[in-house]
Amino acid sequence: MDNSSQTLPLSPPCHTSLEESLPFSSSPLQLCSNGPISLPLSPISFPPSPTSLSPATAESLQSFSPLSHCTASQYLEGQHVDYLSPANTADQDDLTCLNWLHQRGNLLPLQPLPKMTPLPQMDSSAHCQPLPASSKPPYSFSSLIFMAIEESPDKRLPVKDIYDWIVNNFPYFRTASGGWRNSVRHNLSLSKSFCRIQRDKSQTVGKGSLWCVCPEYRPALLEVLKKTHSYHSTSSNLINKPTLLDGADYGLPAVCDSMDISDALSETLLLPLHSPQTLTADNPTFAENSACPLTPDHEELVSMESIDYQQEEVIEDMEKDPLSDSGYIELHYYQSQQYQYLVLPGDTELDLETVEIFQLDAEAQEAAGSLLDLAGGGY
DNA sequence: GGTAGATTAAACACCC
DNA sequence: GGGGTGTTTAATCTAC
Repeated sequence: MDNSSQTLPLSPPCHTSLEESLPFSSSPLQLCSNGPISLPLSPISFPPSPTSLSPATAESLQSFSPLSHCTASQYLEGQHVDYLSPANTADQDDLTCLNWLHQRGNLLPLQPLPKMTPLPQMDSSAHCQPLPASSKPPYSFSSLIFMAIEESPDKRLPVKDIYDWIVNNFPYFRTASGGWRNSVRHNLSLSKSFCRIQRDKSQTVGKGSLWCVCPEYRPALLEVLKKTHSYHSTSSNLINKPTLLDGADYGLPAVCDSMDISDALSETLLLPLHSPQTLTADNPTFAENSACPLTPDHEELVSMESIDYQQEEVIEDMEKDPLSDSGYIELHYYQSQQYQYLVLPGDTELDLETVEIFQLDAEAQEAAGSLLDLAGGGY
């Protein structure tokens, strides 16, 4: 049996004093029970594992949502959803379909909800096999450049910073010969996906130009990245970094804003662990200003049912997720009937004690729609 | 086997 | 002049 996923029920009912303050607090899940939905999902924020944070950062992350911690073991002691039946594998080739990540077999079916089965025990020592630093990332240079630029606050980087990002995120390149830098430059010059911006003449620091992602090519780059991840990832080791899918700061609409999610009750998000960005009512559109860090406002949050988590029950996975080195975490959640589910890939280094799940008010939901569209690749 | 894309290497020019 | 950057070309590899 493939045990690469765990599914956690995120809600039902919100057990929080904040419940009444939210627009859909009575039963947010009903939003998706019928017909079109503007955003039937509750964005999830995954603060970094405390082990990967400075104490101050970890403390600050813990502090903003005292009610919303969602841990797993309490649930795992009882029930979980087995999504791993072959029958649950989506048979979709359409890249605009949200199922693109579900084809890997470790993800959830859209619906209906599979039966609950006990989560098998696992050997905690068997997971989290680090990818050797000598392993070359599965991503093309274009994807690496794309990720580097997308993670930058201004969505533009000098080539040197692109080097640095790659080195920092992919240990392989620390020891690789210098030829890859040539390849990076080669890609930047040759690929239409990237465009050069002259530095401000008044800027005395730095050399060369700034590089950014051409907005019209961003969807294609995203798709390549998804495909690469989908192909190589069999389960996720949840680690580090940035959100690629949070919409670019191009002053343009989100590239994937046309996806119809009305019949897709599951989503996949790539979210950062080290610098969580969470939609709030005050800051509903970090896609519009991704350079602005968003501090989740717990006043806007509704806690989910809290469940303990036993790390030993994290499921072993035989293959390391390339995303773990890319700095992305992969989340999947969906809802069916009155329950929401979070699917955590197995082999995770994510400290589930810190998982926080948010439900947003209507405005934030709407804003999150573009994020989810991006995540779903619907364009 | 053909093709396209990606990778790698190299050469060269430009600029600070 | 040295080093970083940007461009171009060519060879090779790989996937489809």
